[in-house]
Amino acid sequence: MIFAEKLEIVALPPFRFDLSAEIFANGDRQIRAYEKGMFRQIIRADGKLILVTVESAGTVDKPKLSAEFRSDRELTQKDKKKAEGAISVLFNLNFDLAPFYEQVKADKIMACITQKLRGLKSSTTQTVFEALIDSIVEQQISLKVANGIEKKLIKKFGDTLGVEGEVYYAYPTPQKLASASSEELRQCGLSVRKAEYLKGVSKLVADGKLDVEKLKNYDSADEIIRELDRGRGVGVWTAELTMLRGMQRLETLPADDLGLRRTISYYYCNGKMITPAETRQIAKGWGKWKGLAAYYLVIAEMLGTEP
DNA sequence: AGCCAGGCTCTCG
DNA sequence: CGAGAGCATGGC
Repeated sequence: MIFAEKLEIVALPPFRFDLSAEIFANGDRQIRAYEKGMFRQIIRADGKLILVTVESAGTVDKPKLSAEFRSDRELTQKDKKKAEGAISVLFNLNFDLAPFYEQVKADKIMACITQKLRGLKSSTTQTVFEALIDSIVEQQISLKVANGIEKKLIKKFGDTLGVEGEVYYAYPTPQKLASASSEELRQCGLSVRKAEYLKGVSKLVADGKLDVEKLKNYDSADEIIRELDRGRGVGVWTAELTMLRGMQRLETLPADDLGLRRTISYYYCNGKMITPAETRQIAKGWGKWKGLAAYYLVIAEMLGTEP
């Protein structure tokens, strides 16, 4: 028996749902997909798994989002509120892009790119934990390889919900990853060492010794990095990526990131590889939205936008 | 074939 | 301390 509910979702314009959702999806229909204008993934609300489907009938300036919830358990009013809030977090729906666009006006390159991608919002994982684990997985290896490993992890350790003949996976809980054997983790394609990192961090979180979700409320970025750094296998780069993708901390600039430096070089320096210091210099004009600006650049490159 | 890929830790001098 | 090795796996 499947319980279904439908409701309208408010989004602060401008918001380009199609592009934002397509980028956030990972192409796996059982995990996080964007197909035929519909975004779909499992979210958790008080232990209940809910399959969420989001679509937009509106425009960039008048987005009209609606969501459908499906679960194998009846959803209370509270569950629905929680799910609604989760969607808002996923897509950064209440985030106001206007001040960012205003800030980068003086930067010709960024002004041009923000115009082309107007309404694009960077997405956030439902939990900080998810962003943290993914960031560890992505250390040093190509994104393609990392993506494959992440999918294997989710399918091996994630809880499932069956809806209309299809099985969907939720992101694994800290408890599940903490109790995974290193052998199982290795089977997902992780190195011996990274498997240890994942287990160690998951155990810290599962045991309540490191409340990563709470870090969202911290004011100081340095303090967040210090806290995350307590986990073995977590350095500045990993912490910064976690902040960007899991905490909506869009001021974060991962200046050491190889891929990002390449992208900035492409748009700002004719492809001549820049140093982290030069990266910070160029990012000065992006104000409080350095990470968001970097995101725009990466997406622009992905879409084949010329410098 | 071999080297590198959106890092991090450990070891050694 | 700073430098260097080692890591899994896919793509070039």
